[in-house]
Amino acid sequence: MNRSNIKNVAEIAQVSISTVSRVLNNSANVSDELRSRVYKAIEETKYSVNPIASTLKSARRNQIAIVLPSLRQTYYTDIIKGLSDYCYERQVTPVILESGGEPEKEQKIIENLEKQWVDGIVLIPGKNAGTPGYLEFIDSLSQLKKQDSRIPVVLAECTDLSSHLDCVRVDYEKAFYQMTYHLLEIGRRRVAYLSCPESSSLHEICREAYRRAVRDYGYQVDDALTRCSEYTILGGYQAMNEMLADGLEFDGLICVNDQVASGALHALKESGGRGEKVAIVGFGGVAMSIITTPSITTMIAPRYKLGSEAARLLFERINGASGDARELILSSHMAIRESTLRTAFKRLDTMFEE
Amino acid sequence: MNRSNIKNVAEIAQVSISTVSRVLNNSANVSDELRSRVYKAIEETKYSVNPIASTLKSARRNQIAIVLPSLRQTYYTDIIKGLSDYCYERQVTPVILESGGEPEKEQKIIENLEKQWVDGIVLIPGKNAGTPGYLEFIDSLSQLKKQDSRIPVVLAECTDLSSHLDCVRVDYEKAFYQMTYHLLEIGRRRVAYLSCPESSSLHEICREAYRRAVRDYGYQVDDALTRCSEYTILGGYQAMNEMLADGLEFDGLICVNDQVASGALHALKESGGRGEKVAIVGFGGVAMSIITTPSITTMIAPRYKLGSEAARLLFERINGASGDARELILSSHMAIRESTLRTAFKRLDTMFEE
DNA sequence: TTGAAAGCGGTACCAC
DNA sequence: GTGGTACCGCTTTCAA
Repeated sequence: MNRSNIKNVAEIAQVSISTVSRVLNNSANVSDELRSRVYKAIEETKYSVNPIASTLKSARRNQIAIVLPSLRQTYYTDIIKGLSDYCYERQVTPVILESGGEPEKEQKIIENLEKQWVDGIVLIPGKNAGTPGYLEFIDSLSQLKKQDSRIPVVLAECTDLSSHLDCVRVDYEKAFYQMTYHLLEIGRRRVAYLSCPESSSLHEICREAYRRAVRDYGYQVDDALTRCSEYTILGGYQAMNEMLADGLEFDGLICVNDQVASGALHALKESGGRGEKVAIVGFGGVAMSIITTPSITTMIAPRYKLGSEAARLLFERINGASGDARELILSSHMAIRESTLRTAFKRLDTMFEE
Repeated sequence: MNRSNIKNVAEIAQVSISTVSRVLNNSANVSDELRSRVYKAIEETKYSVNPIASTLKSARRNQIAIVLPSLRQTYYTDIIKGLSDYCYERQVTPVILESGGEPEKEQKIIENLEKQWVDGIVLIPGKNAGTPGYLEFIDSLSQLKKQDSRIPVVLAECTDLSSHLDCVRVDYEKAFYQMTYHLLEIGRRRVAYLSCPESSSLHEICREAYRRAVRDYGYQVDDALTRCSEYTILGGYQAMNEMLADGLEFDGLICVNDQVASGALHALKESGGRGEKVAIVGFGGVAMSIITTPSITTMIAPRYKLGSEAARLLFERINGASGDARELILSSHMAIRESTLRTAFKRLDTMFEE
């Protein structure tokens, strides 16, 4: 790899390095004569600026990191799309790091990132968000931020209970309230709730909304009907099997996400026809929830926007914005499908409106 | 952001910059005395090397790019996992770029990447891989490589018909032969084939294998039973609806991937019970194919390995390996599920063995 | 074993 | 308008 450099170009164009630099940066003060000579030389040598050298002075890497549990969920990849698009428009490279949802790995990744001098980090925390240890970790991020010696961090899909970092999330309270309410509205009396791991901060938030809806509707909350699960298909499947083994009775089910909902549905179907007796609502709005049988009613989360807004907040910090941590809460909306309607198939292509 | 630099550390440790650099790079020739002073100063100033500055000289970015159609398919994200893991172990940052499968966008991305001075590129081409224009493009990549002025490129999930670039792919010939053969073995006589867009090089390769299997089994190939589709659920759904509208008769179906298979299955079910009459085989082995009803028999592709091998080949090139383009062909294996078995449900957790 | 100093490829300030 | 040059932070000769 023998790249030409600015000196090269300058020699060929018979101008100074400064002039080449000016041309490259579209500075006004260059005569047409020299400008065209420079362009010619650039062409000739197939020159392109060395991005490493040009950012050396500014100490900006023009690179941010996105730390998230897994790339294997379209819920996340949609967030990434929003983030990436925002970045590309601003000539910033987003680098994706998978944490597996493990807090230790997350921490390692972030420590490493500091050594990488990335300009900023968007963190989508994994399953332990919400534990005391985690809060401490988050806190350390924010404290260091205040010391003005570390990298700006924005949280996505998570509440920063210590409120030191900017965060962007869905209005879970409203979503889970509506999900529950919808089931009650269609006549279900015993709504169960498949939640995420207890250690996640979402667990409490969503459960509270669920309970509130049940009570508002005039029913008693039965805590036996809440069960925790991993965020995956398999998690939902296993948790539902446990619920069935425990002999729980319920005719409605809300799930922490669509994967869990699909897994649970599968378990219900296996158990002999109960899949049709339990009305299910998922959360997220990923494509998979459309092709299950029955298709699953879900709350469509503004995934793309979650990503772009997270990026926006981060860029503001990177560009020096100070001030209190902000919390951005976005709404989701319900797509009613077969799992809560006992009607015929809906055409698949009309269901992709999201 | 006020980071300390090597000069800082040197002053505090009362040594020269060179010495600090030696310590940082674990050079042997430093006395314990100075070494510990340096460590102490590093600690004190929370110093970490500026990765931009340190690579300026070598012109290595320690960054490669992965260009792929979309992040929204776990098939691809699994490949990425293999790639990323390989990269991280070697302190190289993989950057992911989504092309949307559009050749123009791919080309733009790659041109841009050259300006970014990434060390290498893994390209998973989109739908037009295989067209003459595309071959020209690929060729330009490889020719320039020869001129020793461009970036090494490795193709994944694609055959380089001009054989100038390294590539890694599944043994599609074998896979699609087996898929077809499996259906014939279980007694199906008219096997249809839902292929990818015609412009992709896979189209021909897989179709040929399909035809060969049909002929080997002693049946006639009916070209009316081949239909092209986008790689998505919706694509499979629409293509199947067309096939049904055209009044085609078939009792078996192989699909270019699991998404297409799920979409097609959905369309068959909508059309009134035919879902149970047509035996379906997908390709890929993504989780979704397990939770459809029926679950879909599929070829499990070595996605992770595809990624890590692509990375391996690329790194070899980056490190100066010369020689002819290599083609690495990996095997896949079949997971037989309900769609080609007319038996009871299989337990979901036993199906995650992949 | 150590330090001085010349780059790496740019940017940006300063003089002309 | 233009060119000279002192950085940016680090690596790597080369002498001492």
